Amino acid sequence: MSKVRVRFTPSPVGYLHVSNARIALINYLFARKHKGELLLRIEDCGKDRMTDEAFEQVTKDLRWLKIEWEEGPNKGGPYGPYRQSLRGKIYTERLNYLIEKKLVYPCYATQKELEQLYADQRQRGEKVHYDNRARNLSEAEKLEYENQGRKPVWRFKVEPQKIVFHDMLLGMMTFDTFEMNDFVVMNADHTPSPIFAITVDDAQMKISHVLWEQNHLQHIPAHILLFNALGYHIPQYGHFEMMYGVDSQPLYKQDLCDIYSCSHLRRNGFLPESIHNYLLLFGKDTLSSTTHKLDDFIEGFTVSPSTKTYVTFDPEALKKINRCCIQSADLIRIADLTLPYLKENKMISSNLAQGDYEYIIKVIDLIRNQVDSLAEINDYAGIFFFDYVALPNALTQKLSESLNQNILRAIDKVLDEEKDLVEVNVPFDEFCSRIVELTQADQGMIQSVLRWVLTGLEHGPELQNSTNYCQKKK
RNA sequence: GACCCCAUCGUCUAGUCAGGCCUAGGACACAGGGUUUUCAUCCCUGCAACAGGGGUUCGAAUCCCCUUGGGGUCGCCA
Repeated sequence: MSKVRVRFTPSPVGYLHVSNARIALINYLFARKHKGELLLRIEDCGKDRMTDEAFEQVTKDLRWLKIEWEEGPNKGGPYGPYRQSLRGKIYTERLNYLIEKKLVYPCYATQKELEQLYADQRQRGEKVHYDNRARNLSEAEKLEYENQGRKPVWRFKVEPQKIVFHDMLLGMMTFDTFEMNDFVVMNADHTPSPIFAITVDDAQMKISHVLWEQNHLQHIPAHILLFNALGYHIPQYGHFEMMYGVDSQPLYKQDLCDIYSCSHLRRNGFLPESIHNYLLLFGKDTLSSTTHKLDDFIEGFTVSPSTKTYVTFDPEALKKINRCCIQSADLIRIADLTLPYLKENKMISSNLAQGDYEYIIKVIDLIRNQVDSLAEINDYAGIFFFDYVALPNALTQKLSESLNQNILRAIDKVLDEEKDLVEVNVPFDEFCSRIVELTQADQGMIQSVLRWVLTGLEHGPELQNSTNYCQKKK
């Protein structure tokens, strides 16, 4: 087998959602497994150009996911540039080759004329398709159109034939070009059609395997016709399941929805290894029982056959994995990643003394068993950094119930009796037993009441260790 | 509309290509129990599914057909 070279092609919009991340991970692991190369290519041959900002965003997300690539924009490589918008010359040159070989022809039909055609076809219930009307224009007709000032698109002549290829997931695939129309390779504004650009790039960049989502599947016959016409080797294809959101819509169609985006997940305190484990193991028995490092996936990575068309992103499952990852990760790392959240919420100042840092680590160690994400640490951290807490209405109401009132009175009484000792710590369990004596109430109930009063929260970390901060009364 | 694809516990899924190892496995959620003098975490147990209808076969979640439901593709879009 020739050298494995795969590519990841982020969209010009610039943010990575989990579906993109999955494809990027797959390509990365495939490259590593086969000692090959991964390259990054920006597909912005259309009207959307990728801004520097968007590019920064994508590379930031990829690096966060620990995905490294050998060639790409800002990195270079032997087959650049790696941005389609900068490769105009190459496409023109390849187009001229096709023109010489008479494999393409100019079509002068206007948008309006074609829309009419498609509308009629739709009305008759036919497949909407270009009718190859310009295939046999005479030189005189072409000249006349030119004189009218019309700019042509260039279309590829599709001859009737069967196209057969082997897909790494789907197996043998057979297409009949009878179903296809003469597709556009070069637009009137002289930008290449995506199919043409991708084919030329994949060939010229010596891509050996194309691993992407199934929404590209129907275009493969056109790609193969072009590879053949241009005299290139056809790469191996692997079409993965598309990833859907919880609303049963494919993620790649949800431009506006960023709850699936990697940067959103990062900002909300998800760890990259959670994303890895989720995206690479969902549905597997091993998911959430153990957490792997990205490198652990390399050796066992295989592209195995699958006839599924979609998988669904499950935010709840990801949360659960993130919880496991936070609990098993190195404490110092978790603390460092959590500091920005605490700073943002003014729980700590930007300049930390060494003692503060040690205190914070203890606090985070206490809390991290409770949370699904680093951002959630905030929800429990307040009491450790603020002097007073607000009591929500719901809790005030609960406290007003008679049993809880009894407990509160008992707490007050014990506190009064121990007034002198309050500044020194009354041992927590002794404190509790005395209230049990006074109220005959359930231990759990007492601790719940204490928690409410002390923290203003219904749930929280282990209370005993939190009670060094027991000076507050309601 | 035409063409193609898919359908498993409440949810996400394994198993389908190579029919028997499936009285259908896992995770989340839910319920019960246990540990922790505590809510929770953690551990154990339980609940719960092959979309419907026909075939083929000794045997079907698995192969074939129909119905229903979902999705993809069909532009000078990307």
